[in-house]
Amino acid sequence: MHAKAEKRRPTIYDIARDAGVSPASVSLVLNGQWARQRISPEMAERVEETARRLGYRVNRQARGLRLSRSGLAGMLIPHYRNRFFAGLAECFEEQARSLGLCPIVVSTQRSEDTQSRFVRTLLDQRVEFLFFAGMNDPARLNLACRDAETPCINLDIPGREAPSVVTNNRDAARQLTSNLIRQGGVQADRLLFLGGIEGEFATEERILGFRDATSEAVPDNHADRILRCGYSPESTMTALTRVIPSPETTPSGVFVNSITALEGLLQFRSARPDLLPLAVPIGCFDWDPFAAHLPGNVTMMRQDVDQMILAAFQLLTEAHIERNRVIVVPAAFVP
Amino acid sequence: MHAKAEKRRPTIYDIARDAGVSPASVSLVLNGQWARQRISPEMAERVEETARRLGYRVNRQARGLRLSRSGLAGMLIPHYRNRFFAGLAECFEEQARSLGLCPIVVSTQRSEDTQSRFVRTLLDQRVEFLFFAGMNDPARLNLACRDAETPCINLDIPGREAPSVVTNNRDAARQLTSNLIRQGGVQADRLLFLGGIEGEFATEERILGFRDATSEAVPDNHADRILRCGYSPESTMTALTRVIPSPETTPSGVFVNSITALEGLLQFRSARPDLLPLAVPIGCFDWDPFAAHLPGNVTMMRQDVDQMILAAFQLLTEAHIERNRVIVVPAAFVP
DNA sequence: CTGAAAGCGCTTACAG
DNA sequence: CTGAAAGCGCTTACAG
Repeated sequence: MHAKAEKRRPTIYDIARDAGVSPASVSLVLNGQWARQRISPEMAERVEETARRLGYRVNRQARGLRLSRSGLAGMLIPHYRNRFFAGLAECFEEQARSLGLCPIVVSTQRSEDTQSRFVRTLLDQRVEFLFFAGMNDPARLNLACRDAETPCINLDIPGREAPSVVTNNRDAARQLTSNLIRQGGVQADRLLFLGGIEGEFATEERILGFRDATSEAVPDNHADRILRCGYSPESTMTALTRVIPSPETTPSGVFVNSITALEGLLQFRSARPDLLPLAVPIGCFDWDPFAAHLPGNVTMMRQDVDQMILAAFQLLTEAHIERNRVIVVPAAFVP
Repeated sequence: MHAKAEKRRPTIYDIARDAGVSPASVSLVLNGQWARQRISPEMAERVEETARRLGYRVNRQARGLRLSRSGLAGMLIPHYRNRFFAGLAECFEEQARSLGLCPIVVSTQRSEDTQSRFVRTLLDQRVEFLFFAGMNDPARLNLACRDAETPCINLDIPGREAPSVVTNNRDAARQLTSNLIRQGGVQADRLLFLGGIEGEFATEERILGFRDATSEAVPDNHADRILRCGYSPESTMTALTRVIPSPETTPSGVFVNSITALEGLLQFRSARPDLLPLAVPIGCFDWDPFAAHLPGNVTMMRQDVDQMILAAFQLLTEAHIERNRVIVVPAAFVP
């Protein structure tokens, strides 16, 4: 019969009245501050008991307003659909949780608009810090954080305006490429580089590493084919159709810049096994558990998400970080 | 020389002073309420301009406290490492965003402790509603929400204490199994069901569908082998080693209950192609873009994450939902 | 050892 | 058309 739908949740005032003490004391007790030369153990116990009985839960908005501290930690990623970003998200959540913070991960689907809207929203929520993973041009976001006096770190793609944590793209790409060359019979000047975006940090670094390896094997090599055909399977498929029109143009090995590009490559290979036989070795700068079971010869480079997140949290604790500090984390070769 | 590190962010009081109006008017203007028979357009413009100039950003904690409305929408999922949960997370974010809410997705790694801690934290943040996706026993979480008068919906696994959205597991499993049987030469009584957990909703439903199909094909079939060996590749590997010791025990087809179990199956197949040849057809109740490119004969059942999320948001808008209302969304067969 | 009071930044019913 | 005031729920320096 208590038709009152609006039964307010209990506050410290309710506890105070019920336990016969002041709201201030309730606050102290509930925050475990009572031992600090205040409040008798009996009263503390009474307050605790009353809080339990009433089912009290702190209002974090009120606490956050008072302390100007939200207990929220944010990270932006492009999406969750590959193991790299999924791994970053999960490690981030674990670390944030271990610091007593509530993690907020949001995917932006690479939309600039969504990116800046979320950054503003999260800053308005007074998040304690923000990580930007895989954001193509993080400078604007970094500056928004500086305005709000909120620390931020870039992951995977560095920015001038905040410290960054990246993978050793160039070295790892060279290693992956060398392995492609080493696989008997591969001619370094007939290798193909596939995927990524012109001017994008990781793509360009990896192309440097790719060329390090090819020009080491074939000093006067100028015949390498670089296809920055983006990240979607479809565009990869299209690019391959254009660049491998006949068996004479079949590459001796393919460096694939992302797992999505690998998807496109596989589609092409299924459709045209005559142009891209199973024997052609593939080196993928990304990792996926299924790729290991694919037919043919696939090796992978796996980025170390744990170390990257750890390094980012580490950076956060340092008192004065130079804005353009960059930490490089090595990736692992997966045969 | 403005060494003052503590340069407070501007508030509506700063704007009020600067624009020569009252804080109340500033609030009205900034919330677009001014047209509502109040405040002159000139003043509104002046306030807007001042806010821009000062770089004003609302403090959402204060607003949330005042309105007891956080603008936050939460979802719990076990992890991000497969396309199903990744897809749910992304659809959820998109829908929440389109409603002007800030999505908070957290992964719990199937830890009960993490689950309840997060639910409490999010309720303490006064999230507007909560989705529980893939939580094995959501009843406790649902009750916590009811206590806090916060709406919630279960996804993928239903619960008695809140409305739910699930896949047509039984029908879809029957369809997937029938297809396995149809693939020339498969004997229904030598099929194997692999993965999942005893007593878990989706697993048991799918087993029912699996048996629907096998007993239809072989009416007096009692020889089916059901292996609820969990979700990890390792445990799947172990189970297979035990149940397929010799070529005579090779199944005529395998129903795989999750993408992680498929991973384990592939490991086994790589290690022992004599016991599990490529020819044995596989039906996987989960979807992954790479699985389509695996060698052998793999079909998949893809859950419709968009429809599931849409249905869940739809449920939220209904005034009086019965607690145990369940919406069933069909999955799509991927040949 | 404990309480009264101020204040975090916002919104809205109310009075003018 | 506009402002003064109360209040959301909490914390903490201060006075006793």
